[in-house]
Amino acid sequence: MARPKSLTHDAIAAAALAVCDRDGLAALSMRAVAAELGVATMSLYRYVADRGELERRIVDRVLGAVDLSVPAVAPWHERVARLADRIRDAVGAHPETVPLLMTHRHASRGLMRCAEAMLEALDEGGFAGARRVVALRAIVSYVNGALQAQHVAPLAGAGTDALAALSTGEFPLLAETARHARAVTAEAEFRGGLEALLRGLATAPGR
Amino acid sequence: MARPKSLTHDAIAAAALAVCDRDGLAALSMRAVAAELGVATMSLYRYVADRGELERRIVDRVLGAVDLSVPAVAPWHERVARLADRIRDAVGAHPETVPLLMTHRHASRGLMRCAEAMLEALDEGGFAGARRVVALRAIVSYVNGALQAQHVAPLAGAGTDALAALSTGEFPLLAETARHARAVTAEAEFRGGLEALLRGLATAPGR
DNA sequence: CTGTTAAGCGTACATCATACGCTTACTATC
DNA sequence: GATAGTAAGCGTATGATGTACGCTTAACAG
Repeated sequence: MARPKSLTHDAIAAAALAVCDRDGLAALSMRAVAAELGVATMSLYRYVADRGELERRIVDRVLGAVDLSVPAVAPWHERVARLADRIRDAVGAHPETVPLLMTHRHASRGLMRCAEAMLEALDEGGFAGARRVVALRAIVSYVNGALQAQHVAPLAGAGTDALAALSTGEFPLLAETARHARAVTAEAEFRGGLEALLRGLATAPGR
Repeated sequence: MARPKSLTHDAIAAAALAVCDRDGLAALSMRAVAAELGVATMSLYRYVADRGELERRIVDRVLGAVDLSVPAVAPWHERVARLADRIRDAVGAHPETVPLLMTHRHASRGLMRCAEAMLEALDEGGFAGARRVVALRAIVSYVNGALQAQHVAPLAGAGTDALAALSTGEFPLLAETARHARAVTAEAEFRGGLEALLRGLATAPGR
């Protein structure tokens, strides 16, 4: 016995993501999202409590789009790597949202989906108890850090050039290392670190 | 032949950091920092180009305070772990700045100091060329991700409790894993993941 | 047709970063 | 010591932001 809603949470998240993709994260505002939907600014507040919730819904949409259908038959570390690649793909499709992912990932059902899939692989790999906790957190930490590094300071970016340029100086090793950075693709970087982590997780120390 | 400056970049960064520490990152504003220093808001713009530069100086101050004096005689992986612990200490002293670290770390001389120190250890460990690039980036990614995870979603926090509470449901492994999280201290988590990564980096795959 | 209810939204406000240009304090020169 | 030149300091103004508050309106139940 009331006026029906004209928007959905899904449409709002899609509109917000569209604004980010098109105009950048800095352009994300309640006004911009409302305009994108063709409604007044304050109408959004019938659907989200505040800007924070809007951001959380963006994150959830990006992470919810991760394709988790990896073959369950592969060895566990390969499954985890495959899942991480899928996350990388999903985030790569919306690079502007990376800072939001960093801030809001914890309150996201989308991340929980990914975590559960990771845990299935880890479980199969024999991880249990505290060891599984550490493994999951390490993987999530690495993936998050790597995604952010790739977006905010890509190896093939201006920062690397700047480092390589200060050939002599107070950071000799850093400069020399930067000069080798061009030989490393973003994918090799991501995979290399991840696989190292997984190899290390496989070889427990005190057992 | 002009009026001398009454502030220094250092004093500004210190004041900004003080605001963050005392009132939280959300309270960080040009006005708040100016008030902290006892000057007018616009006076700050004689020293920093914009708010972004202010934030970068905060990051630089936090990272510049990292104690890099670790014994050079220890095995390389232990040196790296020690350095990472020092970074963790420095960031832990200013937890409110974590989101800034994530956004601005790349343009920070403070991070370059840390990176150079890490590279010294890696060099000693025989890392060179592209392999050294991958190793450094992986370590930096992990440390960043782990620090952020620790502050935005600590294992000993409400998020873990919430996960553990949804005992039955769509995320059974996640819930069960959360229930084991209390047995893992923040330090064990950080160390566990880092040492796994370093172990994995030590064992190169295709060689 | 009409009344009830929640959706939609116009207005207002506090706060933010910051552009612009005036005022002021210091110092170098005489 | 007086004075002029210069950059520091800052007052004011502008446009953007998130969002509180309460009015308007559309849709459905009766």
